[in-house]
Amino acid sequence: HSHSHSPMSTRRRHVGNRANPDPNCCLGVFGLSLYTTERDLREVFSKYGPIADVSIVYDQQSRRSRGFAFVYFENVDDAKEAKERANGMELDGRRIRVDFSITKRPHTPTPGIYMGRPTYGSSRRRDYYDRGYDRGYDDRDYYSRSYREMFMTLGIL
DNA sequence: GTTGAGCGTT
Repeated sequence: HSHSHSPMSTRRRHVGNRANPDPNCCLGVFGLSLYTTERDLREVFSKYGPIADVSIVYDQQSRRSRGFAFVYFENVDDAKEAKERANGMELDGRRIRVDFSITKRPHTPTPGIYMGRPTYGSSRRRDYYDRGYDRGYDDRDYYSRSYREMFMTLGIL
């Protein structure tokens, strides 16, 4: 058995990939009509359970919808239900695709920054970007590698 | 109200 892939050998925390997203409260909705609003989505998806939030992704310059959105349920079970039932449904003339989101949130750009070396062993440093939201995805890798560049890009450094 | 695959930095 030359290439047995043992589950124990992998360090990486399991996260869903593009093809098989893990069940999760956040649903990605794709293929939307440009005229579908967050209110519309809320109306449709609230049939399956309480919604925490809905956000359509807009193009930065044109301000138009990019045709996809994220719907946050309060319960995973409702999210599962909604994913099953709403996937492939027609909305404003378009067939929409619904899946569990693989990402959680847009990146929160600027916390109060620590200029020092990123020390991920110490749990203190994490409060800057820890507050508030559901992290969960691969935030550790994300931040550890590139946050200095990110801030430079933003002109903070 | 053009186009259509897409996982996001209001």
